[in-house]
Amino acid sequence: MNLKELSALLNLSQTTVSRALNGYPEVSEATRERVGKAAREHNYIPNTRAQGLATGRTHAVGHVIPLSTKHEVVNPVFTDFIAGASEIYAQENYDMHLTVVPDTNEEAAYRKIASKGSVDGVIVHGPVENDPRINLLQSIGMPFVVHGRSNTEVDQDYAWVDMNNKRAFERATKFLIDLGHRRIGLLNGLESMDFAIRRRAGYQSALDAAGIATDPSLCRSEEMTEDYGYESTMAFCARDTPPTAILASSIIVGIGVRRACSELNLTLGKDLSLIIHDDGLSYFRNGAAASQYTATRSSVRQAGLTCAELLMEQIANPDVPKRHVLMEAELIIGSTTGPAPRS
Amino acid sequence: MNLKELSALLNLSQTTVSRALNGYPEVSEATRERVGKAAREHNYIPNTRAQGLATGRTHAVGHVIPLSTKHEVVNPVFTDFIAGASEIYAQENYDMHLTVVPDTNEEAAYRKIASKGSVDGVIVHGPVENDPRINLLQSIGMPFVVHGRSNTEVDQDYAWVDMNNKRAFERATKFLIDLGHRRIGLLNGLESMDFAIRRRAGYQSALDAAGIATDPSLCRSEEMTEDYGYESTMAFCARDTPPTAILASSIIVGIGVRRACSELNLTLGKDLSLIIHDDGLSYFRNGAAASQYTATRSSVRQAGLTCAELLMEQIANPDVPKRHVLMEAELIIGSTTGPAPRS
DNA sequence: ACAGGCTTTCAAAGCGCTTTGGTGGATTGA
DNA sequence: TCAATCCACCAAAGCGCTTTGAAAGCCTGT
Repeated sequence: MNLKELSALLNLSQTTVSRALNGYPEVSEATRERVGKAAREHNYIPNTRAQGLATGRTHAVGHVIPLSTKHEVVNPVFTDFIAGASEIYAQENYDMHLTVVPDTNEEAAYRKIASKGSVDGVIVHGPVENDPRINLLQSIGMPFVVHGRSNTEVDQDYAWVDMNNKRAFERATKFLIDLGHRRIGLLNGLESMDFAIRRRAGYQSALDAAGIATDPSLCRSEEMTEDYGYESTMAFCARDTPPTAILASSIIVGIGVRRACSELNLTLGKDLSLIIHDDGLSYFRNGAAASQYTATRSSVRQAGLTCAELLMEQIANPDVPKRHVLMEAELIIGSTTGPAPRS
Repeated sequence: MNLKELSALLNLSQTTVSRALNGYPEVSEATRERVGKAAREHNYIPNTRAQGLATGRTHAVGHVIPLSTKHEVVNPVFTDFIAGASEIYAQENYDMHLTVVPDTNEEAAYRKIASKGSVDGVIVHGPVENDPRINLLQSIGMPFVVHGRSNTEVDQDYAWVDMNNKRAFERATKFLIDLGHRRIGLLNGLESMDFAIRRRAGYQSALDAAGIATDPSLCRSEEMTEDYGYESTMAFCARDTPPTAILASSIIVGIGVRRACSELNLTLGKDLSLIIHDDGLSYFRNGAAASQYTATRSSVRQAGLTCAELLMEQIANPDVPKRHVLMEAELIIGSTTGPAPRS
């Protein structure tokens, strides 16, 4: 069922039917209702492509999700992020286009998306230091929102939604220091990523403030897998002077730490303290009642929702000033932290 | 840059340029090259929407991923599935449209997608018993591939890619029985799902073959979260006669089981045996060397890839007979299983 | 009764592409 | 030499929609 057929059926012109359905004023209430009823009855839904061609608006947004080529890994936070964003898209009747791209040629992917003209805007995932995509999109003139930030020159004005990574890790580190810990391991994400850089800065700054020298051999930076948590903990604990506490950049890394501990017969919160960053992944609810991990928590799902909102806003009105949303993480006290054991 | 501009630039008609780019024979090699070069230089990429309108082919496929309304949860296996499928889509130059839909009105979502006409085919995720979507899509005439199966009447001929869930769980259960276990807990996924039904059937059949009566209180069925594994294990172990082995439907559930064990000071593989099903999630590589979990393994990423292949095939040639791919899971022996402790 | 102003409707152009149905000119065969 | 054939190209229609510009019908007020 298309417009032509529907209007023939109603003995009206395509113009009138189209306007009736799109809420234009120059249509009498009587015919508007008649049209609406017929459309519903015949299950008429306008063809998106044609609509897009005619209006120049696609009613779709793109997400390019990077595939870590080194480990052939897709970060599981995307599911929750996307679930959040989808809520908004569903509301606004937008489609979501997904492209999974090896992180080696993301730029080409964005360029392609832009020239294909199949989306009205994009969400930029996983920004790195001085991320070239920001300049690219800006020069192309495609609306975008960054999930995270990039330390590109200050004059770059772009919309972003980020968690206060620095503050979160600063607080977590300080919390451990206050408990008496001096040797604190950091299992960070890949430090090419902006978020990881900020987290490290937070960690650093808390140590500096307490006058503790940082031991570079206690800081690791890797793709945030379970195995990474496990292997690192095993390596740490094999040292003469193992750390008494660990800061893990994701719950998944934390799970690896836990596995190592149980293998080494170390009790978390007693022999070794652990703070994780908790993205609020739906399959890993870090229980509120028996709050298992001490954690800095910030919902990635909420971030997805907010990103989508900002993007919709920008598409609707490109001249509106770019908004920035900085979410603060809560510090949740669980059972994996405790006073530093006496050495 | 669009066709019109490009052809004006080359002093050729749109027809010729279009044909040159699409590899039609009625164009001289010389002009074909000239056109190709110009297209590359000016970064010309045909507008997908216009192309779609003209051809009736959208060069896009849809994935509808169900959001469990009960727990507001999106299954993390989707990231890996989608990473696999994307490989094919990238190859074939297809777009992927994602819709996240509350599992309560999935049918409406499919109907809408179909009438919007924005995709050439869809992948059906998470089939349930007698899944209505299969009939729906068949009657609409939209090409589709099911990830999993549904026990709809036999005459329904549709393409699917599934893991041999029954066989996998039958083997796992038998493996435990052979180790002397008699009380085996089952932490299954939601038994409205087809895969969970088959897994249970496999479990059942192995017990029956060994002449062991099934204890319904040892069988649980829930959304496969970490918490579910934890809570269930705690509950199991609080019984007078706890199970000596557990079968968990995903690695995430298994992680919960492990957490409970470490809390209860039980050693996996000695005090309690555990077999998980391992989808090969990239963030949870179940290490080969120090294979941590005994597991039935089947790569969901590979499944995604195969689904995409079948779908491409079907879109290209709708009359080709529907293909079925049944993947066998490997049984990987890890360190979480051992002989049943003497009671 | 009629100019002027609304309201409601319509025909047709255009979005960027593919495809049908040509056409003009070079090549071939008799 | 002329018709037949083929090659390389083109103009225009059409995909399903929106939107511009115009027109028909209906009130007003004088």
